[in-house]
Amino acid sequence: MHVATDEPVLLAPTLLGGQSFRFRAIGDAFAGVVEGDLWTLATAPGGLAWTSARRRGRARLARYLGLDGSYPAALERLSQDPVLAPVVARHAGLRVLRQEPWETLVAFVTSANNHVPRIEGILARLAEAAGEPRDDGEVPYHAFPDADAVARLGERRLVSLGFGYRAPYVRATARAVARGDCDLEALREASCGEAREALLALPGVGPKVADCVALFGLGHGEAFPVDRWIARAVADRFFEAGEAPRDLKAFALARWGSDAGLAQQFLFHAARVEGAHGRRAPGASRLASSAAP
DNA sequence: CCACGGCCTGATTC
DNA sequence: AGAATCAGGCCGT
Repeated sequence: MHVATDEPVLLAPTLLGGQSFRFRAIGDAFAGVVEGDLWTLATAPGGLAWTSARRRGRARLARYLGLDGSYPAALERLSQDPVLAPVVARHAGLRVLRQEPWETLVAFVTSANNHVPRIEGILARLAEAAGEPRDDGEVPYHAFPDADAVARLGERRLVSLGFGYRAPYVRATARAVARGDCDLEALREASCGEAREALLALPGVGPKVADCVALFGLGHGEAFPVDRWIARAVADRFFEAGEAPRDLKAFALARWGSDAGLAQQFLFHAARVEGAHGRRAPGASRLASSAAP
């Protein structure tokens, strides 16, 4: 199937850049499980080529990637920022995904003090252990397990899947969501601040994780997750040494408003591939050295 | 309110 | 080779 779009879409940094953890590159295409179905995506002339067993896949894909026509205007607004403009120009097509809230919540509780490749492995094993098996194409796969299924696994099993010391957090959070103590769907309609506060009440969810869930899972575009990369990128790009404010979220909201989340994604991606301050990003040397015998 | 140490785990680094 | 270091933080003190 094919979806036409004249909007820029950069699949690789969008799907593999640390927002979602269940996509992998297969040649020039990307395969991943979204909303319980296996998808393959690739850039194609005039748009995207995609496959999925799901009916009405085009609409779901458009929603997931945010192909609603609003992106060019957002790029235009961010490009008014003289500091951000060159970053936006270099990576136009990088998008904020609209993922399922529950999966996003588990993923980012898992992300705390952790590496992306390890997060991917943990979530893959979780899906295999507790997610509904599917076999509607060439390769079988597993849907992401719902909160009840995760809670049922138990703490020890979660540890064995690799969650480590986060296992009790994941289980307690799963229980809270499964019982309805935390209604994630309702938080989509709530304000970003209300959503953030509700998420912060969950074990294993601090400020950074709450903002990631608000942004990537609940569609709150003003959420501005501050991690060490963003803290350094903002300090380096927008302030003289030692003059960065304590509250970077307030800075971001004042500067970019409801585009703060997208701005964050550009800054994060730029920091990782370009390195902050012109320094090489970790991984650059690894790739170089691993090429040698 | 704020600063600080500890933490599963495993890939990478030294 | 075997020991540190580090990773998109969070929690408890």
